[in-house]
Amino acid sequence: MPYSAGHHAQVRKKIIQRARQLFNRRGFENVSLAEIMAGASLTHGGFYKYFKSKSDLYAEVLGCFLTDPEWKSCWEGVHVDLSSTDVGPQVVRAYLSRQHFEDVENSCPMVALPGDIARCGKTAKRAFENVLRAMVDVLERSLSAKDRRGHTRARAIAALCVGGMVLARSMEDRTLADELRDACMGVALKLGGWKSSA
Amino acid sequence: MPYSAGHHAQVRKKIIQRARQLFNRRGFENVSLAEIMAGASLTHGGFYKYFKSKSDLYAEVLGCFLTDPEWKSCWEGVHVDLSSTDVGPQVVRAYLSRQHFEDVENSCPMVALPGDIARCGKTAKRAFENVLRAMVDVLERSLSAKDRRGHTRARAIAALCVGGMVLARSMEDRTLADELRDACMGVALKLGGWKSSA
DNA sequence: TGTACATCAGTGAACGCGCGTTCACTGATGTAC
DNA sequence: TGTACATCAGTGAACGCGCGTTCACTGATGTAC
Repeated sequence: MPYSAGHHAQVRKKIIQRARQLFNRRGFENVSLAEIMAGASLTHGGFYKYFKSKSDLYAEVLGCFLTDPEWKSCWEGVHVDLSSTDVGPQVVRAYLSRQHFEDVENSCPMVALPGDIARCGKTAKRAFENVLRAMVDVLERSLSAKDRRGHTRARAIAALCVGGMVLARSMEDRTLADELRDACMGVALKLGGWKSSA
Repeated sequence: MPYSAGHHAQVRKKIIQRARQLFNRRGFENVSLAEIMAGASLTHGGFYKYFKSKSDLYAEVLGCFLTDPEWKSCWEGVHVDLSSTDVGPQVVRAYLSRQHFEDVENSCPMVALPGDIARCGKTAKRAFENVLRAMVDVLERSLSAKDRRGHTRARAIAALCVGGMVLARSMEDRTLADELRDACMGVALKLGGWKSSA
């Protein structure tokens, strides 16, 4: 049994990590296996020792976002303390932060790859459903209104985060992009009751 | 001067129209020139009589959305009367409608192709800035508060529309997708002061 | 009205490139003795 | 400790396909006379 037990898993993880960055930045089609493998210091031929196909890798990249606890690195720069009592406003601020705006490679794929996801198979979509449900849950727990209205609000706040970032990323004018993020952040915090003035 | 004067322009428009549908549905890379030209009952070779390159066509497709008055056909199914006094709620309802959700081909590209746009050149981004500014203006004009707060709110409402649709399209569970649209619509209308209860 | 002609829209074969995938092979690693 | 070996990670040439782009050619159309 040559090569240590964890070697395969370790390299596999490295490939996924690099793939996620590249996919986030350029989408599925514009990234070659050679580039991905180079990120793990390997050549393209070895790819099939780890994955069945490129699509297979893609599904895995999408699926493991946020669901795998190991993958909190995605949110690394985005200091959210999930044990804190006011996670809600923290999530909103982090999601709509300048950092998340700029760090495309480690971005939430809902912002970086929504087109790809919508066109994707069931597996990827279901993974995203789970991610979204988790995000909405976290938001809802921080709301004062615990009724049906809270549920609706939490969903709207999530949409505000995603929509604000999607729009900001699509603008050429940087100032407008910043103002958009600010506007969405303000309204989202207000909606959550985490900020007094609009 | 064989072929009538309008012939070239007419065919060109037909190509753009078909391209927009296909790009919306499958993104840039997954659509071939042959398919696009087939939509205009032509073969692939003739393409270069109309456009310099595939990217060129793409830029044109993105750029002409909503800005060209001819292109209101994009919103055809989405009856919005721009002369009406309460355009705001109409836009919100139309944008987050089941119809817009289902009609991917004639969808707003901000929802169908946000990744592509973010990765695109200045031209496309600037075109989108204009579209967004127009949308925000329309929304703002329908708001009661005409101050700075109105500006912020109008932007948030736009983000709520886009974000709600992006999320809905990424869900596998149809019921959840519908509830998301509903939630965003409700909150957006409330934000605009176009609906009394949340 | 009819005929010759010039123009240019449209055709489809051919080219070239990139890239996903395959495969025979190399060589590094840990094990057995 | 050292040597032979089995395993399998990794290599890189080769294949095949799709597709963007080019190009020489066809043929439909309107004009001139």
